[in-house]
Amino acid sequence: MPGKARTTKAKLQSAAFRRTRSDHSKELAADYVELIADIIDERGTARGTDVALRLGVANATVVKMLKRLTDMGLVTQEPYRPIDLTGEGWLMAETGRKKHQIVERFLLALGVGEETARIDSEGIEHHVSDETLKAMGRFLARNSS
Amino acid sequence: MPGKARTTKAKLQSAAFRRTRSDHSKELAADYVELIADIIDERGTARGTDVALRLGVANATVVKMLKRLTDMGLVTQEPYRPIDLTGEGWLMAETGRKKHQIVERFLLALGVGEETARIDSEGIEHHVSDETLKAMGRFLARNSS
DNA sequence: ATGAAAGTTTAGCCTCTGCTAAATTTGAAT
DNA sequence: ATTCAAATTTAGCAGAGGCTAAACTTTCAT
Ligand SMILES: [Mn+2]
Ligand SMILES: [Mn+2]
Ligand SMILES: [Mn+2]
Ligand SMILES: [Mn+2]
Repeated sequence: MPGKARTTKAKLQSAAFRRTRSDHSKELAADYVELIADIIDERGTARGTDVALRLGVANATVVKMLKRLTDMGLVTQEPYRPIDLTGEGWLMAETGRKKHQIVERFLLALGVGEETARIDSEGIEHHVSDETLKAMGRFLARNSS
Repeated sequence: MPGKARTTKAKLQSAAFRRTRSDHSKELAADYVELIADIIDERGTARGTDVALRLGVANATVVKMLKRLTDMGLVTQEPYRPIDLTGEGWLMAETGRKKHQIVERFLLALGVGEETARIDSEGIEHHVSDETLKAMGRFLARNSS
């Protein structure tokens, strides 16, 4: 392969890896706000303990992350009080929920079992571009009972 | 929701998040090994610079990671020399390539454009369970020209 | 054969995301 | 009102995965 083509290939490939790293840097915030929104809708308020239990991490980990989310303008909280989302947080949660739902329902429609669809969609959702999400939506429209 | 059901829900959900975290901890090794195999097949030998250029990271980052991969028994190298894979490394690369190919071809068959399929598959591949991979394979068998 | 370019390594720094153990605050039952 | 359990926070630690700058080795052209 000549030198020019080699460079082009490297550029194309590195773009994909960069996108994946970028997806990962946004992933945790998305999962936290979506989870907090779910807990608030289910139980009225969200406590740190609920979040830790559902994520499968330690309380202290949640405390530290909530601080970061507060700095990002997604979460509000007073010391020793339950957590709430900002307007921006609710927006992000709603976007995340819609995307997550499409990915999970798509896997189900593809013939995957419920547990697997639930588990796989939790990771896949963060790497699905708008274009792919639309393709999944079309598939659902064609193949939904 | 009664207390028992609440605990059950937390267990189910935390299992999904744990799986995603576990997927991420294996992801980088898989990408490195697959990439090194590709470069060796294309160019005869793989140098650190090639890897860094295609991943879009600094040389020093690659050096450090190669040390870890060597400790994991996936890579062999002598100082200032090109990189090679161990038998285990080649096996992992082959498994990864097959999976990656199925995911990328699946996205194409779903109607996604080439560039998007290339980019999205780079992240999605690591979160696809065997069951989902099989479902994608069935879809390809049904919908391939 | 030697000097410059290309590639590799080291050193030192950073952030993110996890953990445990100990301290603190809140809330509820007695 | 007191006490005690649950929840929260703080403090301190660790490893993964990035970076730049400087030092070192190899390769290649003259
Ligand atoms: Mn997720
Ligand atoms: Mn791959
Ligand atoms: Mn990948
Ligand atoms: Mn991922």
